[in-house]
Amino acid sequence: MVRSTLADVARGAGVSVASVSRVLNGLPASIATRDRVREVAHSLGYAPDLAARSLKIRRTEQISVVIDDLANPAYVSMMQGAEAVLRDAGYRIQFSSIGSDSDLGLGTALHAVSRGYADGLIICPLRMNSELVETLRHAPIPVVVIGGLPRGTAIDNVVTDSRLGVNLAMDHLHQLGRRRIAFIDGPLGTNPGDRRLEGYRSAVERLGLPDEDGLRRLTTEFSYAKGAAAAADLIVNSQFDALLAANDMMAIGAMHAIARAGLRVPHRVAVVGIDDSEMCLYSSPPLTSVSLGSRHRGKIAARLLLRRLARPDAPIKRVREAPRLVARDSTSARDFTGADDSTSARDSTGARAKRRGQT
Amino acid sequence: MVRSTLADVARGAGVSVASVSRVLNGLPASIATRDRVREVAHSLGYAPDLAARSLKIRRTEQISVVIDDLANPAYVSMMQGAEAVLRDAGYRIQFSSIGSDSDLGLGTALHAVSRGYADGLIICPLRMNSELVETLRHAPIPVVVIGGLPRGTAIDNVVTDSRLGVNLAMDHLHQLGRRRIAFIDGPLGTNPGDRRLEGYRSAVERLGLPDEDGLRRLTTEFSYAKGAAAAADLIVNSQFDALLAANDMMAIGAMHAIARAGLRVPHRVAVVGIDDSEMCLYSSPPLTSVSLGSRHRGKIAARLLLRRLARPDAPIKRVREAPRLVARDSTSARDFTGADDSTSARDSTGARAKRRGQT
DNA sequence: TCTCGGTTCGTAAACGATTACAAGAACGTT
DNA sequence: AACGTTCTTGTAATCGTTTACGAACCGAGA
Repeated sequence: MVRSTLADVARGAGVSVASVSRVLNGLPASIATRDRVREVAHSLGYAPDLAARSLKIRRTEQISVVIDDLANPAYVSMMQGAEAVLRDAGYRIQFSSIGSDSDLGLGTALHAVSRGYADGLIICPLRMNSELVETLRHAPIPVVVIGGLPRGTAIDNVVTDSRLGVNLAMDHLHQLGRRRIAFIDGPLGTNPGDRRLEGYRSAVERLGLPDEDGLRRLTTEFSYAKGAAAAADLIVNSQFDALLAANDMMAIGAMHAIARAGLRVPHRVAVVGIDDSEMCLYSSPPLTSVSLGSRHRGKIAARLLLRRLARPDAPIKRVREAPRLVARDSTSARDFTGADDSTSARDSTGARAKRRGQT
Repeated sequence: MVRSTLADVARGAGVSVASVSRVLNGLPASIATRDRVREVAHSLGYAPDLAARSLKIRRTEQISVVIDDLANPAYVSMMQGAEAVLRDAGYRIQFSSIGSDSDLGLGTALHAVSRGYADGLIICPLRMNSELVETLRHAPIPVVVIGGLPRGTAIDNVVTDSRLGVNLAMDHLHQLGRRRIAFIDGPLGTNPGDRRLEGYRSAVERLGLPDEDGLRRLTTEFSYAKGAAAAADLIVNSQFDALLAANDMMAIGAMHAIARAGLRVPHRVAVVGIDDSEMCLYSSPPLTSVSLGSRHRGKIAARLLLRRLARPDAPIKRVREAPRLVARDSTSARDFTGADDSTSARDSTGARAKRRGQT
């Protein structure tokens, strides 16, 4: 099917292209031409060429959304949130995941953006370095970042307080009587990796918890497998009655490793994840997690972008999304009698199992 | 930062716009102009206006990918697969999820496509009706469908044999000695819903299994919650020693409902899902599932589209992706001693638990 | 009938790139 | 020195819209 143009419609309706354009854009025209043009346009299956339109109106009506990794449900949620808002505002979404091929992906994605196929950009980078900040600052289109930025950077962004989130989790565990709280982090040098470690450190200090290297593990990826491996390692080399992982996938991996080692969750080890993704409901036991409002952050980012598109000189805005602990069975309080020597992860399950009757 | 145009570069380099364009597109030019133009272009931060370029070269270098629902991991996998291939081929991805707001979403998505902002379309519709087929057949750009099409439809597509997939699952359960196999389907009228029910029916007949309405449940959504609710209902009203759900989310919901009812998986009820999404690894027990190669289908779809873009008159092609059973613990054979009256789902767990020692 | 707001419409100039064409430059050959 | 080739370059047309501008038209008031 060959595409017809304004000129075709104009010829068919016996009017000028200007009239056709006006009718199709809802500008005033006589009833007669209006109906005639619409009829012909419809019968010809006319659809405007968006490239030509964009060229003329100086807008693409597209927003570019760049996330790191589609495999991470937190990013998917952000996309969902952003998409809903942007679509309602009449924008299409141009999507890229910059994936693990860090440089290549990011480079092309941003280079491409600066080549002007989008009116705005929403980006949630795993790693935020000064080079990236510069690139974004000089982008020819409005940019909204989901995630932290150096103080004073003139870019709208929406942040969540990962540090606080981690502290909420630690408080929760602490209130449940857990004292030896292990922590599995993702790679340092990434935004979440760094912030979450800071949070853990501050909570350990604030709550007077044991501060041992042996309770901390760094992994190279925020993945199920890395979480499981780190937990397995912790079980062999350390003693802990609770475990916090830097995201839900790692937490669930850790829960499985713990279960495989014959330890029960939450009785013996309470587990908390971060992101409150849907998988928390699906795991067993359901995973307690810190919600960072991914979907909502996606929405807010989209709204910030729309705001800036409408008022390019509006003051720079940073929106905070407060973290929130969502308690589920993986930290349920029942069956835990408090921290003592027998909570060593090396214990056999037998002793703990017997004790269950007491509560 | 204001965008500069070809003319700006031309002025700066003291040459014509044609020369600039040629240099930037790698066409032959003298060393001197080449260097000069590149230098100026770089210092001006020149980037071509893609709208203007598209208008002239009659290509947008964008592919539209339309899926139903980002919340479904199977779709996300498809996107990942497609994205990888398309990006390597130099295309950007314009993404829309048509979501649950069926008509609205689909309508706008497709209408938008026909408005020519993409060179091709990959679509994986949940429901395929004749109206949609017509729309796609008359699309002004090449289309690839992921999913079934009416026989003889002149559209490239990649299909998987859901029916066969269900039969693989049923064979697997049958070989494990399960006889009363319950089935939880998604909504009829959807492609997967219909195909999977057909598969179940044919397997029941082929294997001589009990064919009872009470063993089948239809839900309104392929979701965790619906799966759980349907399973809870089955447990109360029916007796079964195995359960097949139309996708992994439903299967995991069902597993949880089963666990809540005090029945053990797989000992008492073996559970199988469909899609082999990552969550199968994360559930406990890990879920046996039928892989339909979502990611691979995404890749194939992208390749089919690239092929057609290269050769618009190539013969219509339909690629099949074979389903494959991935056995995990939710159907592990140990502990099951065969179907007999005591396998009623109404049994208390006690009897079954005692029996475990025998194997 | 003439004039005067107000509509309605067509002409034509953009928007920023690509590219056919022809002209000019450079060079080798005879 | 004249000619033919090959390279390099600029001019200008073009892609399909949108929209400023002014012409034509219409009915009403004088």
